[in-house]
Amino acid sequence: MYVMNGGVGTVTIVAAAQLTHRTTSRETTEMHARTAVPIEDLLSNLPLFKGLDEKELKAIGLEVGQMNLPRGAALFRPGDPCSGIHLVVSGHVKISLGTADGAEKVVDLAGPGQTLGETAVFLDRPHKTSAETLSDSRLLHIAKEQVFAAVRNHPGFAQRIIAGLSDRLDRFISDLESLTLHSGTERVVSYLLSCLEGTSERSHAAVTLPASKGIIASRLNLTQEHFSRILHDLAATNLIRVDGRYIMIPDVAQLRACAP
Amino acid sequence: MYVMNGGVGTVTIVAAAQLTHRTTSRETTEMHARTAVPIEDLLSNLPLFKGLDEKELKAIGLEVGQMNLPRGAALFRPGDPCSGIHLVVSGHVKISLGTADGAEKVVDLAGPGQTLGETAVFLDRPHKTSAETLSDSRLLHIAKEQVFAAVRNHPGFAQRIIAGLSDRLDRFISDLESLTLHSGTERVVSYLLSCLEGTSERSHAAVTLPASKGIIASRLNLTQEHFSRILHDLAATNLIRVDGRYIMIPDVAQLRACAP
DNA sequence: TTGCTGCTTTGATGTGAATCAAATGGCAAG
DNA sequence: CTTGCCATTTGATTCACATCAAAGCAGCAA
Repeated sequence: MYVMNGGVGTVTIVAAAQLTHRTTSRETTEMHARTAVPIEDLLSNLPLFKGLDEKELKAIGLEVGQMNLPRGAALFRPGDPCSGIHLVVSGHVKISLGTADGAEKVVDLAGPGQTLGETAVFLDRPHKTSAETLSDSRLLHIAKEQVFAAVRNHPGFAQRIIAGLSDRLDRFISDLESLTLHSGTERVVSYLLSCLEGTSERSHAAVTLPASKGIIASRLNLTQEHFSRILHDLAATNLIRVDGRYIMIPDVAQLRACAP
Repeated sequence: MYVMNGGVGTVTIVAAAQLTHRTTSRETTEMHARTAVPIEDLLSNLPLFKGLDEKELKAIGLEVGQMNLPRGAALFRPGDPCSGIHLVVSGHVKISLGTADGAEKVVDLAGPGQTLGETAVFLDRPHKTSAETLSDSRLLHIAKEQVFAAVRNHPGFAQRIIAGLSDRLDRFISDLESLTLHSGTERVVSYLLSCLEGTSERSHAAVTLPASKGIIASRLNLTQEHFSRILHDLAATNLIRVDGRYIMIPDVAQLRACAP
C-alpha cells in the first residue's frame, strides 16, 4: 500500500501515488520539500524512546522506517493486517471507527509523539479502526517482528510500551468518564483545556484546533451542529473567542470553573 | 488496609476485619472455610502466566500474595496510592468511577483471570477508579516493585502484560463504540452475547448476570429503569426469558441478528 | 469575475433516554 | 404474620441532544 525504508537511518522520500487521498496541488508540492534527518535525533526526542541508553536506541533506530504522507492518506483500514506500529513525528492522524450505515466516530486524534496500532500488533489481530492523516505528516514505522524483538531484548523498550499503553488506557477511561458523566458543554471545555496541556500556565491562552470542527465534534461525541452551538454559547458569555480554528481563552481559570 | 502474605507459595488466611464492607453472617462464615492451594497451580492457569516456563513461573510465584475477601470489600478508592496489581482468581470485582455529585459509573466488571490496577502501577500514579468485590472473592496481589522486577527480568512476563493491556484497550474501544454508535437495546444484546463467550456454541443458552441489574445497567450506561424496560421488551418478543439474574436465550442466532 | 464545493452556522422539529415518583414483590429479622 | 429494607418494575414527565433543512461563507479553479 505504501513504500518505506527500513534499516537505513536517514530519510527516503515515500512514493504516495497510490494512497487514498484528497490532495491539493499546493500540498503535494510541499510534500517533496524536506531534508534528510538523522533518525536517532528524531527518536531520542520521542517519549517512546526517551531515556533509553544510546546502545538500545541505536539497535532499535536501525530498524525504523520513515514515511512522509500527504493529508488524507490512509494508514490502515479496519480489517487490514497490521504491519507494525506507527509513530507520529509531525502532523495529525485521525483514528476512527466506521459503522455499517456509513456513520463514523473519531476515537482519537494522534499528534506528535503518539503511537498508533500497538494493540493490533500485540494481539496479532487485524486492525479494527481506521487511521488517516489530517495534514501532511511525518511518521515512523517499526515492523511487527522488530517490535517483538525489541520487547524481548530491551526491557527498557518494553517498559516504554507498557507505559504508553497504560497512558492510553487511562485516557480512554477519562473519555469514557466525560462521555457518560459530563454534558456536551463540559466535554468541550475539558477538551479545550486538554489542548492547553504543556503550554505555559498563564491566565489567558489560545488554542488552534488540530482538525476541522466536524472531526473534533465527532471526537467529543457531538454533532457538528451541537458543537457549533456550544462554541457560540461559550463565546456569548465571553469565556472564549472563536475565529475559525483559532480559539482565544481570555481567562483559563474561569473556563475551567465552568461546569453548567 | 488489608493483610497478605508475600514470598510463601501457599495460602494464608487474610484478616478482613477492617475492610469497608457489608457482610451477612453467612458470608463471613464461608470466608474461613478453605484449603491451602499451591500457588503455582493457580498461576499456571491464569492467562497472565500461562505459557511461561517453569523457572519464570517459580520466580514470580514466590512473590505473589493471596487474599480472600468477602463481598463488598474495597480494594482501592480513587486517590489511593497503588500498591501493585491484583488478579482475580474467583469472584467478581466492580471497577467504577465516582463523580462529585455522588453518581457512579461502572467501568468494568473483572472476573476470574482478569487483572486490576496495572495502569496505576506503570504510570506510578494513584488510582483514579475504585474497586470493590461484588461477591466473596479470591485475589492475588503482586507488589509494584515485584511487577517492575518481573518486567525487567522476564521478557515473557512483559509480553503478557503488554498483551493484557492491549486486550483491555481493545475492549475499551469496543465499549466506546457501543456507547456512541449503538442503541441501548443493542448494547444489552451484545452484552448478553459477550457473556456467552467461551460457552459451547449451541442454538440455545443461558446466562447468569455476574452482578445486580443496577450494576449491569451502569456498566452498559443505562439507568436501572431503562435496562429493566429493555429486558422486558426482549422478553416480550421471546428473544430471551428472564428470571431474576438468570436469563435464558432460546435462540442465540436470532438474538444476535436483532439490531432494532 | 463566475461558479463550484466543502465547511460552518442557524433555525425548526423530533425523540431517546434520563429523571422523578410511586407501586410491587422478595427476603430476612423480629 | 408483620415489618422494613432492597431490588425491580411501571408510568408520567422533562430535557439534552440529534435530525432535518436551508442558508451563509470561504477557498479554489477556470
